[in-house]
Amino acid sequence: MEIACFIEAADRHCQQQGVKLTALRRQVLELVLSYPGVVKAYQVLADLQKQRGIAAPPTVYRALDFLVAAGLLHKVDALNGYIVCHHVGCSHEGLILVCGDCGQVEELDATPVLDVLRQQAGGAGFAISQQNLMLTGRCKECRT
Amino acid sequence: MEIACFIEAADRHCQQQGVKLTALRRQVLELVLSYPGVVKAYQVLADLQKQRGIAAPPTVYRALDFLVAAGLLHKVDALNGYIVCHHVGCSHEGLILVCGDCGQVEELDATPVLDVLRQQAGGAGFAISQQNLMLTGRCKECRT
DNA sequence: TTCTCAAATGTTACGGTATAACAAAGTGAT
DNA sequence: ATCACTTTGTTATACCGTAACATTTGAGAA
Repeated sequence: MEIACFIEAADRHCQQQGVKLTALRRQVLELVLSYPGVVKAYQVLADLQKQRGIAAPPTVYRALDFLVAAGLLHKVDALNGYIVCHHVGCSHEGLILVCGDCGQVEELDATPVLDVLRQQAGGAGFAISQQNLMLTGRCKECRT
Repeated sequence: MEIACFIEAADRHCQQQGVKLTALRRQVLELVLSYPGVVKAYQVLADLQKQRGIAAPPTVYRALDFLVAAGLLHKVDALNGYIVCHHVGCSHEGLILVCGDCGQVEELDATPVLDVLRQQAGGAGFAISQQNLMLTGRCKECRT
């Protein structure tokens, strides 16, 4: 059970940061983890409703926001979705590749390329903040 | 009047591509141009309604989609907004810097960095599609 | 010209995404 | 126990985007 392992790591991660991974937040995290790729807020909401009877949008959005802020999830703006961060505790700027066909996600280290970007942007007087790079394309399987 | 000049260039660009910059599309483009930075679809819709009395969402979304497809606008997913492309006719993958404070946008050439990204992603079997890079940070003025 | 077809636009209605605002319940410190 | 604070519940609503079908427009063929 890989999920349990991730949750444990997430727990430690939150403790280190001095924030609380409450029961609700843990539950939402588990739901996101149960999907192989990108998940939408309202899917999570539906799952949550199955598990606890009722739940409203703010409940799930707040939990998702927390998890993103804690670095446990990433938001995929282009798809209005969320994915699990596979580099919790690591360097922590991700290069996130989303397959437009199957929705699968791959996450690489973005530090080298962000260094280059920071330099290029700096030339224009622009200071890039900490963030992930999100790119779409086609994965190995879908490319065949 | 810089707008007129841009519209002219856009016109030529569309003719070259064999697509039509109709009156409506031109009007929408002008409205987007009238803003300094990111514009939202419903802002454009409101402006359009002021100018021609009535207009419904599909009208403006279709025009915006066309303009994005034609390479005259970029969509800023993170903000649900649109910006003018300042590199019409150029290489044409943009590195778009959005200032989180003032909303101003700067657009650089993304080809060099995307080359690097394509190589890195290729190592993971991932084929990145044509697209823009969108980064947030703080611009020169807001940094002082 | 007139017809025809395809592209563009108009119109209605709806579904998906997200947040404001306030109430209630939990948590921890003194 | 009570106070301050964080988290969660609840209601309502605002914002974003598109499906589906009707109508108009324009370019080319008969």
